[in-house]
Amino acid sequence: MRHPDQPYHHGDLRAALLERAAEQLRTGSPADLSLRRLARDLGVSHAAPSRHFPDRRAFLAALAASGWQRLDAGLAAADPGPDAGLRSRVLALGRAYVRFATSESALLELMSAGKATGEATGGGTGGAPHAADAVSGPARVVLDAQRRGEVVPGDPETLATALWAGLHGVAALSVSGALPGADVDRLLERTVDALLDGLRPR
Amino acid sequence: MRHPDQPYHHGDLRAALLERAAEQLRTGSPADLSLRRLARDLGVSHAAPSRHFPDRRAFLAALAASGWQRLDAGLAAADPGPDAGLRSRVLALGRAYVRFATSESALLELMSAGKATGEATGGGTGGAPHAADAVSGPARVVLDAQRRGEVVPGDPETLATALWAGLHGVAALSVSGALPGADVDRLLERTVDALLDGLRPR
DNA sequence: AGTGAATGTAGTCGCTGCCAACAATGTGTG
DNA sequence: CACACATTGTTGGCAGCGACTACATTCACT
Repeated sequence: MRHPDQPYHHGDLRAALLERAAEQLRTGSPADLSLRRLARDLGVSHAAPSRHFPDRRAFLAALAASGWQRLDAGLAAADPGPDAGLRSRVLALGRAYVRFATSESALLELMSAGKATGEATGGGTGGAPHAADAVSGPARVVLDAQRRGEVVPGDPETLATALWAGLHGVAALSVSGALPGADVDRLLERTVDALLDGLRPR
Repeated sequence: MRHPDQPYHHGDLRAALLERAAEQLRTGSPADLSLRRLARDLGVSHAAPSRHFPDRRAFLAALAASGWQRLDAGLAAADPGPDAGLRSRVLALGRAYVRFATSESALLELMSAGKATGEATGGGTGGAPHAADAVSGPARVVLDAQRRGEVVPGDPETLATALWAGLHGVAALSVSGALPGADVDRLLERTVDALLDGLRPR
């Protein structure tokens, strides 16, 4: 059943499975992912994936974790740094998040669902990366801005989470497709304006 | 194979399936839902559900639609009306949303995922209820507040969506369980404060 | 009374995730 | 260098699932 010119061991099947799955998520929902199909695509037997992931849930969790890592990296790369204006800095984060959400909507769905449905965090040191890491972007921004007096005092973590909530909401809405495209950026701008300056007149 | 004292026709199998499924979503993820299992639980053959839903996706879509209806109703019921202060009105909406999100997290996951993964909206009149309906809550609030000059002028729909994005973000984060419970309400308050008064000092 | 639409049943197919038994390869120790 | 053992992959089998087909029962309307 095996191709003779293929080495018996794949090399890094675990990474290959995650990569291929992330690829397929760009054209399908998480429910359509099949371990057997992935194994077939990679030229490996249907039971091979079980050597790297105890079950399907664990595989999806690992996939979600890699998604959080990529989102975190994307946000960090988009951050123009403390010298940019507060508004443009927050906007940059928001645009990076929206870009991720629209280009990897199924992956984001998986990442969010993982949190919602339990996903035994299993204690111990060095847990998997998750939402908390992504909030580090807004956290940096809030801390810098508070230091300059550009943001009201108060627990920076809570304020950063509030900021994150706003950006997350825009990203989530942008995925729905209900917004006519170019309006997404307008919505992002208005949301950031509301978060920074408030909906009430000044 | 049939129980003789059971009537051949169920009466309203479609509604029963949706109800039972919503029940099971309170203790499991959407992926765990099985049409065959639901049919078994309702004492009906495994193919009966297909008379009411062409396939599993359609069933989940109907389930999500019923979720949007319930969320919309919950928000409308929680609205204290235009005479309450703006802040307390928005807070009431937010608390209702968070309550729904935490008590029906799997259903909300399904509702959000449905939007993300396409869910052929199939045009035509009177489409299924969805996110747009839920935004009607914030829309009313923004309109009333603008009329009183308590909210800056501007396209009310966009402002309402910005407000909704903030509330949605808090609800999404509250589901993750990363927040220590009582902190959820604190986060909601801070987020509403940010949305209304802004993070910048006044 | 009779006919066709709705609704439910039984059986089958291919696919899936999971499990157990076995095979090939890598690694470290005598 | 040989040999034991952990790691990684293979084959085969099982039960559950969604989808399809053919058939049965009941309902609604004429």
